[in-house]
Amino acid sequence: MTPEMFIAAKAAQAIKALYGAEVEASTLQVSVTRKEFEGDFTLVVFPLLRMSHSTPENTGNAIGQWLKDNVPEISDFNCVKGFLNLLFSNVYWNGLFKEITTDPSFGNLPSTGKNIMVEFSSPNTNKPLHLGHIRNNLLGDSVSKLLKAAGNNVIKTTLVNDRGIHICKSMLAWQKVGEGATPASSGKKGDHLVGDMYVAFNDIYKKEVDELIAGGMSEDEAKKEAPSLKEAHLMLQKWEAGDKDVRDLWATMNGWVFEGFDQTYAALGIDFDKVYYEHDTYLLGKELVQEGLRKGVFVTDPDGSVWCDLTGDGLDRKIVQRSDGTSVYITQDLGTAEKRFSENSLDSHIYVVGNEQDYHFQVLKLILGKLGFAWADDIFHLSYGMVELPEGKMKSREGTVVDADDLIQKMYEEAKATSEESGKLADMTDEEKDKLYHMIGLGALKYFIIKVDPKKTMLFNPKESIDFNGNTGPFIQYTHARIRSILRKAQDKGICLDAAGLPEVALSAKEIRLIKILNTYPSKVGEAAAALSPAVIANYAYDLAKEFNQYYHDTPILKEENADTLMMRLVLIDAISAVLRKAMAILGIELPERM
RNA sequence: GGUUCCGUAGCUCAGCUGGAUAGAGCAACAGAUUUCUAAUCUGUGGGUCUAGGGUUCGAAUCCCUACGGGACUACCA
Repeated sequence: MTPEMFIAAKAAQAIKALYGAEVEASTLQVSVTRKEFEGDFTLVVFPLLRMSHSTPENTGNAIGQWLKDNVPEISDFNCVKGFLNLLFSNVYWNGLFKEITTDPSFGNLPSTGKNIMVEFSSPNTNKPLHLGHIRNNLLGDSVSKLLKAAGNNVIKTTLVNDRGIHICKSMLAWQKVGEGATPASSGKKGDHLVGDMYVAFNDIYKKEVDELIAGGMSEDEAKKEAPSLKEAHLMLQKWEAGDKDVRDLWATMNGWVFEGFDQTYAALGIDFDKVYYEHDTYLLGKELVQEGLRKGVFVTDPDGSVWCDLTGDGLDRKIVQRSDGTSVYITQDLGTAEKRFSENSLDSHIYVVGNEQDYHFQVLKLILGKLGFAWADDIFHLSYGMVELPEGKMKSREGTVVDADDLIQKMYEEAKATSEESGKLADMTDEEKDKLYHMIGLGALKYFIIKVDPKKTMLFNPKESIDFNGNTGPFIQYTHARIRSILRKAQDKGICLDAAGLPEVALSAKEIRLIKILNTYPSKVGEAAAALSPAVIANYAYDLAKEFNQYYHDTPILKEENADTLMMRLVLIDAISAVLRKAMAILGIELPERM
């Protein structure tokens, strides 16, 4: 039971004893006392005035007095305006401290038994990953970990967009201007090589369009008539017909891309439980179109195209099948969702996709509901904001796209430079250093992105490197390294941590604050999971680390002469380091032993 | 036209299931190392929480309107 719940329950008893009124404890408002006031927890008394028929001060004082007299854990109180501040006794804090430090599964929420699928990343195979994808990947990965910590079974998945006209464009350009280059021959990472081919196609295409316009054609017509585009369409038809040469090239070039992606995923520390490929799923959903027609959910237009009328829901008409009988993007999404729910007995399915697709998911959910699937309510679009540069959106045409591999490398270099400057790691092997720089650089990058509320558009300034001071990943990593250093020294002195055997000791105000913050960790996990917001965990970890650093600054730990107090402090900081590790693990950030 | 998200310090962001005097970091300035890691800590300055109305004992938080910014509304994916 949390202290808040404890107080609420006791306060309900007080109200019954004093005013004869029955109050549901869960309706009482109890919060941590603001630090300007004296107290541990605060009961808001305003809502109770209709029972006491008295002033806020009198009501607060009466309840406070009753609690002090009848609840041994509550040692004192004061009432400011309508806020009843309650102080817990040292015995109480010792008890809570022991509960936290002796529970090996502290922070892991009880199992919900629910199966949740999280789809994220879902890359195109014609472009290397950039900063926007990094936000997607980090969010998806950390939300998965968060939901797991909150007691769910999580299946991480991705849908690789590996077919379609855009892939044919890259293939065509490779045939025309690629000169047989392979990742091995060119020394380029596969995804970058194919990305270059996609850019090359657009150059060719643009040149052709310009020439056609110069020859007197209208722009719209020129865009349709450019020979390279026609060739790409022809190639797509061949692909769909299963033409061996086209399929072979497609498989080869996709192989290069996947190899490149795998490297980036590995560098980010991200993996998936199930990978779906669009070439396997793009035909799904056609039966659902027929089913929708039978049920009268969809209608056929004179030209044969199939639509769903959503005007009654305040939206537009949505096409679900083209007049030539082929399916559109949403059709396969309908089919894929149906397949996933029926195959995995899912309780919930979360799509981590940028907010430019808000409309799409609104439509998807509506249509699934209209088709009669009860689980339509169990799909969630975790819609995140764009990552913008100071001058606005990233534009490949203007060369402002921040490449994922470059950025990861840059962060590594920054971490290396900062570490070398400090000169603390002279005795480490090169291998250890390399691992550490990667940990710090990646920690800075991940934290920078995850600490922002997912739904907000966020800004990244490539000219200013991501900070290592203040509210950052390395700050928390550094805090952890400091704690571990003390614990190592304690161990060298032959001290064994013994949380269970710790007798009652006097706790300082700072120590009580730290225990309070530690104690809120499980509820933060629950809160963050409910909101699908790892940012909540990031900010929690920062608060805890900051509080520790203040404590560290003015409280000597190893110099403490009283053996019990020394032990209490070691157990306390050990618990802090453990919670920091758990919290940061949810964000996919590792914490070093030293740095 | 419709749908939807956002607007808090010079900058980047917390706080938003209503509670006390709206918080951090960065940047600026002033300090703290014979001491467990200075990637740290302490202090100073910095605010019409876009605006206006409403609900309430109480609103940055909830509701309405306006303004400003973004995204979507393709027989693209």
